[in-house]
Amino acid sequence: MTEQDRPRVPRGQARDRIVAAATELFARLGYEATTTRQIVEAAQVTKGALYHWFSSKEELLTSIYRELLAEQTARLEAIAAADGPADVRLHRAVSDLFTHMDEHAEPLTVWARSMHLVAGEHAAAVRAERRRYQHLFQDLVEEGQKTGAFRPDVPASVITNTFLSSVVQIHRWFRSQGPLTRRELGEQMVSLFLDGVRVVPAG
Amino acid sequence: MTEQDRPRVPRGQARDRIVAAATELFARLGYEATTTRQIVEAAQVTKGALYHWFSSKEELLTSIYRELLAEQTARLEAIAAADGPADVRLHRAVSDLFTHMDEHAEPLTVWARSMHLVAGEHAAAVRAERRRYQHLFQDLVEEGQKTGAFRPDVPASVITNTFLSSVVQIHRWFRSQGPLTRRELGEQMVSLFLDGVRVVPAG
DNA sequence: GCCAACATACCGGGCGGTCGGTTGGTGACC
DNA sequence: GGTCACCAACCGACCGCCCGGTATGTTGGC
Repeated sequence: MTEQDRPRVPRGQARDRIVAAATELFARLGYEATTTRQIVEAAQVTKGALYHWFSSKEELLTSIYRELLAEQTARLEAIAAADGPADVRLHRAVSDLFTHMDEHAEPLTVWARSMHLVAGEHAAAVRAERRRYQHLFQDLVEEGQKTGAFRPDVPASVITNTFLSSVVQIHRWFRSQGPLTRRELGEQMVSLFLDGVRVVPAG
Repeated sequence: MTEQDRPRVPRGQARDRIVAAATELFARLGYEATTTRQIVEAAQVTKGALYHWFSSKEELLTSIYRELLAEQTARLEAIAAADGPADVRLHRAVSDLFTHMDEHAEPLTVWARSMHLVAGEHAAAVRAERRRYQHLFQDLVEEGQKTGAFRPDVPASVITNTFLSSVVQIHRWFRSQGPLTRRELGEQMVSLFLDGVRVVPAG
């Protein structure tokens, strides 16, 4: 009827709004429990816009992963390629990871909760990127083992997986309203990771 | 036609078969991606049996959790209440946890993947039990901190959550066909947890 | 005027859940 | 020790809803 029957979203914003809304909903409700209708409603667009930019709901999920992973991998790559001893670079990488998490808590939650649902052709690409990230991290650990900074009796893969697992799960218990900031928590977890909880190491 | 048109499942086995089939399917495909039809087909019963024993698909999921949690909590309770220094009991508790995981890898996978989907009235009960388990563990850590066995500069809640997170995530990367047994992995993770990865602790 | 960039109405399928019916073990009773 | 009523335990056809996805129309900037 009138020119502002409803406040329309300006052209060119639809894709970003869809990704933002989907990220928030996936993080809060989980991928499977979120419907495409909820997404377009939250983004204040229509299904036409969603399926104009994404070929399926799964591709929308995948694109959230890839964006996050690409950024994380690039950061880790830069730090790993820098100069200095391996343990220092590892410490720097972990600190940076927590900084990054501070800014991208939601997509990380999506990742942690729904990663295993990506299947088919999408899965291969995502898993490849994920392995690339994991290997960058693991290489740093191995380098630290070779130079004598880290203990050699536990495989680097076990060390890497153990640490990254505890990081990925932070969203399940950490509340930003709590006494700690995510950055402070990061420092404590790095310290735990490096030195453990025991005061006097067993001789 | 004949008396064995199809091999019927004997009476009284239906509930167990449903739980077993649901556990396997939930662990492999995820809760949301598993349909009630797949469950009853795998269990070789019908939907009548499923909804005779469970009021909903969600209650079936919840019952898997509660069974697992109840057993784990009972084990931890027994170990925590025993004699001996806190750090020894903690070590014992963790070793026992890995032994238990060895026997119940599937329901633990279900737990790790689909815990966040439990909502409504079911959620309260499950979360309460989960908190009870967590507190038992955390109390051991705090006791160790008071007796001087564990470092006091990191909150016991952070220590507990960090460690339990890495344990819960094991199913994502550990393959029982690999070089390590789950028991051996457990020992390595306990060692990492206690002493960290650094060879020479910072002065 | 033409093609992205959307909007809107619509669809087939499969999902969780239901409901009236059947079966078989169990115990009370003679 | 036969039989018979009874009620869990279980069967299976069925339902309505809502989901992901589509087909066609509309708009606006270059």
